[in-house]
Amino acid sequence: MLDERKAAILRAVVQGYIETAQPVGSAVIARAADLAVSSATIRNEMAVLERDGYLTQPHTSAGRIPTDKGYRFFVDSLTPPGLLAPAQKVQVRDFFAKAHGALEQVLHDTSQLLANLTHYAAVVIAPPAEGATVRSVQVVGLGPRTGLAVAVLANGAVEKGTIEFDHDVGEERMAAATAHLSAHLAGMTLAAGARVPATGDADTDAVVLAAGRALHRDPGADADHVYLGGASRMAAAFDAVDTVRQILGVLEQEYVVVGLLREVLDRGMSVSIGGEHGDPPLSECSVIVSPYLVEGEAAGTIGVLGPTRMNYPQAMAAVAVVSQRLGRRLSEG
Amino acid sequence: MLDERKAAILRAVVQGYIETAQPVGSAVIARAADLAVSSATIRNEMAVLERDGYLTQPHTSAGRIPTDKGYRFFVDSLTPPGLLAPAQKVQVRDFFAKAHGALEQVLHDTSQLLANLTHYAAVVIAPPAEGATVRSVQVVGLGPRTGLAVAVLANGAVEKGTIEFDHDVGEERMAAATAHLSAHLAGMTLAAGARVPATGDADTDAVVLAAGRALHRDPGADADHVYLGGASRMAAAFDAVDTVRQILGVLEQEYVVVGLLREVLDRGMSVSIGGEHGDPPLSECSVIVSPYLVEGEAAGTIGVLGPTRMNYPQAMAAVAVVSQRLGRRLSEG
DNA sequence: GTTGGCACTCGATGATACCGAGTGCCAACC
DNA sequence: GGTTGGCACTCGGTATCATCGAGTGCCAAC
Repeated sequence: MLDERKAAILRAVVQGYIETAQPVGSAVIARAADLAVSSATIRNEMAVLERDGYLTQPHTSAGRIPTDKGYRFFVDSLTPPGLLAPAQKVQVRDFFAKAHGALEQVLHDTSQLLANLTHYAAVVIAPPAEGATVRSVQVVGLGPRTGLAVAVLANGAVEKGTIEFDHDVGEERMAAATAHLSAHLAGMTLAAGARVPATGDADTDAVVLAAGRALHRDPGADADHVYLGGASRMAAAFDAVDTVRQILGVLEQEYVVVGLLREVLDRGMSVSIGGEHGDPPLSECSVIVSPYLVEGEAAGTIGVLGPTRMNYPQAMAAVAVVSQRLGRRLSEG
Repeated sequence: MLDERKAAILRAVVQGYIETAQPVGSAVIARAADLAVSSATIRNEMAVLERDGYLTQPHTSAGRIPTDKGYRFFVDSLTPPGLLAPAQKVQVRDFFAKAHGALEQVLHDTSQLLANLTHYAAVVIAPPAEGATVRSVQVVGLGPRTGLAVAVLANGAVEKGTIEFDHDVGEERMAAATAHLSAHLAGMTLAAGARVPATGDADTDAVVLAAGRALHRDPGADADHVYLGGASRMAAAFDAVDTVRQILGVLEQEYVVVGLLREVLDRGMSVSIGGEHGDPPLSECSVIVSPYLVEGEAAGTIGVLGPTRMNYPQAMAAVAVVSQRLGRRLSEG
């Protein structure tokens, strides 16, 4: 464990580096931090912090920058979750006051909001369809052998899936299937679609079955809906153009992002720093995640992805507030 | 007009610059192009091309690079639309053979396909909802005073909009509104939603009216659905990190992209080079657009956005092929 | 344990020279 | 007159070198 003075110095280095993106020297700390000690003492302490793996030097005779371990200590020592600037609080409040529209729209806009608040990339993962009960199901014919199954869930989500038939199906069959599905699925989850009893009419049953399959995704399948906002912010955070390219490439693959957030949460973390998550191209990035609760249950996840030297207190506050308000907004229907 | 030799030299410079991203000198052209002339002659011609605004020099004693006007000539002289590599043809064919699923999914995946084919950013704009007839409408209650109107269109699109009521509305009213809307909207466009006759029951009419409003967007409003694929490709095309940031920032604002494509098409162009379109941050980019036809009518637009020194023949071929196959795919329903 | 002092390191900055790709021009040539 | 080899010239890129200064590590003194 670090004694109080080392901790203060470490915090000062992290804070300084977050602000300036420049290595922090002992003199700056002696001046800024209100430890009444000289720069020489700071130097001695910093040498120890480096030996213990909290700090590193880009080269001899430069200041120190935090290692992942240093950031980790910094983040863990932030017990009060940090506060949002008043203007930002207002921004969040206004946003959720006006956040009407379908689930999709709300989640999309939320990702933008979070990106704007933090100036980093933001991710919002929709609540899984399994959790919500069905309010309405419908089978609609499109072409002679194709149809569309549409379900509206209680949380405002609209799930859809195409159906292909091997022979023509008339409107009456679709209507029959719609009625049958409505009767048996309303109030249940989509997973019940596979267990709808037979009607007795083989053609109708085929439609019902196909619709059930089209709407239901396996819980394991990563068909989660993901909303990514502010990816371009990553370009501002790094100055090596191919770092930017790599990160953006990763962000474009939704399943990687989803996997990343899920993995971080599985480890019970809310902040993952640099190499703590596995992805090599993201080793210069940190992730802040939080589940949001809808009616008391963890529904989806929101997160922020930024450079390791991101402004943790501010970003953590933003994530906390937005996840809380989003959960509340989705709970009230 | 340019004489044949100047044209050949100009084409060679464009081609060389596209391949190497380096200024092209007279010696390279004398060697590569099969004009049986010396580099001195090429130099003389290039001086004229520069005076006429087709070429420019980054600095004295460097080779020439094309101006926008030079690219324009190059593109206009490509009368045969260019061919896709066989492997890519197969890729497109396979893609559309497997492209099932709802409209949304198809369009999203198409943008990815186009980005992969060209290695640039790709945009797909969905057919406007006004054009398609309604196959099914439904009003679903979510909370005590909120509901969701969902319409399935003949082209496979699903339009949705939230409804807010100022007092509680029971399930029966929703059902009545659904039945009424279904009866009067099926086979019509969503615009007809505003002209559905009254039922006689005031509460039901309120729901009907609200649903109509929720589903119908004004043709002028830029509520078009946009799918953007491969934005990270832009990071590979430029080496100035803040150019990348600016371009990505623009791409994130959907309405700018939509406006850009629309403007280009309005001018009757299919290729817009550098400064030809108005956006200053995109002055180092070119855009290739093409409408796609569904049942003979222009429905939506697809496009590719790349650096001005993009591979025009290849990208134009990709856009042409994909727009054609996408139109065909959407026509067959 | 702390501190001022000091030698040392090493990246950043700037000046200088050099190289070479490429040009423009010109006189000669067909 | 168009074409060409020759040649002086330009100028960005690269390498070399010296300098500067921020910052360190260490040590002797407090």
